[in-house]
Amino acid sequence: MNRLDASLLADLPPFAGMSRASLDDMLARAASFRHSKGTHIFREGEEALSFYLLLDGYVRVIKHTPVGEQVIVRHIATGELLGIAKAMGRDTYPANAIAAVDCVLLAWPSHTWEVIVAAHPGFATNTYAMIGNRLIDTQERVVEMATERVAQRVANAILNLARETGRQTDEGILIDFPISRQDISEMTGTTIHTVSRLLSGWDSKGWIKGGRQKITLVDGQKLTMVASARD
Amino acid sequence: MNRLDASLLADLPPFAGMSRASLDDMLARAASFRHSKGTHIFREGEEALSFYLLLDGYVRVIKHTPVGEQVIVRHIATGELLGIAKAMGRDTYPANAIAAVDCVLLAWPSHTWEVIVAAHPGFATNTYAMIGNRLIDTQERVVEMATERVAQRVANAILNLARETGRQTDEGILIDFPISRQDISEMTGTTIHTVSRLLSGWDSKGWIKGGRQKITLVDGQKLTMVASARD
DNA sequence: TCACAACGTTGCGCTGTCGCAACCTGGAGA
DNA sequence: TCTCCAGGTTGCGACAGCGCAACGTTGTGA
Repeated sequence: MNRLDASLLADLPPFAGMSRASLDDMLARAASFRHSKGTHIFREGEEALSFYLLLDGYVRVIKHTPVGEQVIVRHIATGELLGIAKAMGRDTYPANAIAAVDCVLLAWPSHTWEVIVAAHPGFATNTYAMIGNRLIDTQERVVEMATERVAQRVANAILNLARETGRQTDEGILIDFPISRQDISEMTGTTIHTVSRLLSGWDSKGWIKGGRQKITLVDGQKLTMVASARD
Repeated sequence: MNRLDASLLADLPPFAGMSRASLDDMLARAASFRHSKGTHIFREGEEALSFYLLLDGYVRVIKHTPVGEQVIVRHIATGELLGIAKAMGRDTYPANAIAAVDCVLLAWPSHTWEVIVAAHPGFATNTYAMIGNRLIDTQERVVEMATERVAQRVANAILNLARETGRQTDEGILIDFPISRQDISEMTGTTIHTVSRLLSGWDSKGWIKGGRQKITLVDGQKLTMVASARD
């Protein structure tokens, strides 16, 4: 029932190196869904019935602490996989996934994971490599949290977002989805207030351009200096 | 040339569910090594020529920051794999591995990874599941670093070490390898001084028993309370 | 168009943690 | 046995960042 063409997938990293026939087969097994902004795609602890490819939009992966705080563990950009619990030998999702904007997803039933992996070894390899990369990213983030101060972490978060999802505008590189001060604080382990103070400061220096749920990176050089400042 | 028997591997998680013949085959492909305390097993950025199984001992995985600080990313206990860069689609090691005590390791050449995975799908599945678990652990650690204070993180670190590697003694659960205050500080993103202050405090309350490169958990209950204290 | 709610800003006092410095202490090697 | 030194302890002053509180601003839905 899909009106989707295999060429849609061909250029995405998870499907790199796969034959047209393979892509067609994978597409035939998938169903597409829409999730409107703010809705849960899956929840932590829930049985992992599907794994997903984000065809369009932006997704936040969030974990909650026992006392109710929340931390943004990662962002998923267009073309990435999410919810691949089966690939990690789990049958529940380890975190929550929330659409940061209206999203379009492809979903495969988790119970087809073994079949798909067997039929498409290239896809399996790509997926495992992606999990490895996420592990390394996350370890890097632990190092960052352990050794850097708040200003550096916030600067890094903005630089990463701009690099991964930035869209060039006439003012600079705009982070291409709604992102609040609170989101930044939940990514960097600080408070809204401190983020606000930092961004105001950088804004008045002309290094960034703030706005309601909007950040434009104007002077990446300067921010990079903040991010790597020894003190 | 190995005097090692397949029964050595049979009970280890990475080899769970594998046939005796498979274990023999894997063992035949491996070489065993010793690393004395404090020596590098591999270094960050180095070409990943081998992947390892830790047969005996204890290994620290460490990352360095550009300014020379170091962070202990994880501990590897007896029976776990390490250096499996190939499983993550990499050909260099992403971190340093250092023997925390004298260690015995099995090593497989990385270029045999594909052959081994093809021949022993159970091993592959176990390995990918382990990487998934490490990813989830590491994400949990990011959440911890983002939301908890130093005392809670240090308490958690000690509880985890005691659980994973503790040996029951008449005083309590002894962490079974040399661990300094500095090590704890590098695990929790704080300073030696703060760790020392905390441990002294808990020692004088009788919750733990400190010593030179030695920590014994006496009252896990109390430490758990510290770890989860809202404030 | 208006009102409300979500988002953002800013001031101020407090404190957890750091950084430095000085000083113990126990074990290994000469 | 003595010496040396890595590891550990403790006091004190400094300050980054938090928590609270009050207020401004922007967009959305009735």
